[in-house]
Amino acid sequence: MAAITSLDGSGTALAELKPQDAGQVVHEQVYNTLRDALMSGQLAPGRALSVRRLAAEFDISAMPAREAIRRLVAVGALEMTPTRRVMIASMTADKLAQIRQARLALEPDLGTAVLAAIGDRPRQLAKLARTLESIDADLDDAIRQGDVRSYSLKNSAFHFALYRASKADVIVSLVESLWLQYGPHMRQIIGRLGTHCLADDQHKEIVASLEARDAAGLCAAIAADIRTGMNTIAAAETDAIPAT
Amino acid sequence: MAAITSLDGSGTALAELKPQDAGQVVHEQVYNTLRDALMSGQLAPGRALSVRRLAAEFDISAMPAREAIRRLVAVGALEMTPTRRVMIASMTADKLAQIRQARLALEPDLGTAVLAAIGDRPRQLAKLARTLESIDADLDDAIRQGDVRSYSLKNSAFHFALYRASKADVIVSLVESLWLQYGPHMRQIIGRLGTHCLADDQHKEIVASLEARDAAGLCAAIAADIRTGMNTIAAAETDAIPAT
DNA sequence: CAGGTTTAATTGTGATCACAATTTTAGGGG
DNA sequence: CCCCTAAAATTGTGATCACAATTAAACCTG
Repeated sequence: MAAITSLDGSGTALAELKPQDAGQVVHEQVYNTLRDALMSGQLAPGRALSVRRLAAEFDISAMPAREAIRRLVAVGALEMTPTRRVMIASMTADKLAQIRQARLALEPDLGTAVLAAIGDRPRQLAKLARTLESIDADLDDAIRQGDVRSYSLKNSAFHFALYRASKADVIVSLVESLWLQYGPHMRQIIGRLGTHCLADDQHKEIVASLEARDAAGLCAAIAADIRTGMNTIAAAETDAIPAT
Repeated sequence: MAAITSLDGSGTALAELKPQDAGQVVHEQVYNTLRDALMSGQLAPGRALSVRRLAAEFDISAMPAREAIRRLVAVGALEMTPTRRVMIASMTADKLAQIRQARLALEPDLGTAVLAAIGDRPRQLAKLARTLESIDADLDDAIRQGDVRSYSLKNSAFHFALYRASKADVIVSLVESLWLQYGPHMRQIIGRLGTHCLADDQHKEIVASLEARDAAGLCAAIAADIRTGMNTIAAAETDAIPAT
């Protein structure tokens, strides 16, 4: 299966997007590829997607493209116009406020769930902490180099590596839906403000609280990370965005 | 389009399920019909769904059935086995705890959002209160008559009439996903315990707090309603359920 | 009558086609 | 140069078919 080449407005890159095809059917590969692209902001808000164009991009038939699009619409990652045209959802201040509220309601508690799921297993906790530190190091590199795409990928990787350790799949799925909804918009904002505006995250505090088994501290650190990040995004005016 | 006739184990009723076909395409009608059936517990956990059987039930081709099923899987209402067979998700204690936690994290705040959305419009508030009272009256009737299906329908109608008044679509969608996930299980529990076990809901307090514009009281009432309802469901042992 | 093996039916997935509707592009008139 | 109309291209939806894999049934053997 090929990859996305010209779905983004700039026509640049994105071709190196390679799905992990292990035992997955075609429509799942398409879904995962698009999900990652949305999560990392590779697709700009307002951009239209069509079944046939997507199928041509991936060099597949229309069926798998249809199923992938349908799934992404169902989780709110893509928007459907009244005339059933599908596009990357554009952001509104109200929607962003809802996403912020829902994230604050769900994600901090996942920290508590992680500590509960790990329980009294120092090895497992240490391994998770090292994984997070490794991702965070890459993330800092991305910030230094101004690599917006790498930043987005590593930031979501950091949070979901933590969240998935909670084994709370139902809640993690809800959170993933939220991230997919604001991913494209976040990318646009960072693209304008630069990655340095997001340099002061709370990831170090998150890892420290995790290692100390400090549930309250972990919740607070996650909440603070959400607040600083979402505030940065919300503060940026939502104007002057070329619709392409 | 026909309706579901034999998807439930008993082979009874369910035929009167009539979708509101206004300007909707076929796969949307199928989706809405299945969604309502799941929300009201017409489909038992563990029951298998197949594209062709569903298509035959509705007297349509496989395509709309596929799309509806795909959508429901995406929102967690249906479960996909490793071999890609689709079935009504069965409940576990852990999943129920997650749903309870997520509901408590999201739904009470919607009460605050409703009051904020209505603002200073007494007419609109009074109209909503009357709508809720009307639904709640039907709900009490259903409880008295032991009509489990009507109870489920009216209970969800009550909550979502309230929630949708908040205009917080993003969050309401998350909540809908949660309800769809425990709907079938709730129905089973009530079917065994009887509707009277759910007679002490907090709906009267919800309406009263709404009319008094008491945001804190509204949040508390919603949270209490969730707690009592979910506790009743969680308290019932999850055993001795005929798989078919 | 029980257990395992083979056969038959069912199923998910992907491909392709037709059709009506929408969108985009041309074209023409002011 | 702009706006409105008409033609062409694109699009979502639904239907149908083929194929491999899984599931259910039948069967036989002991």
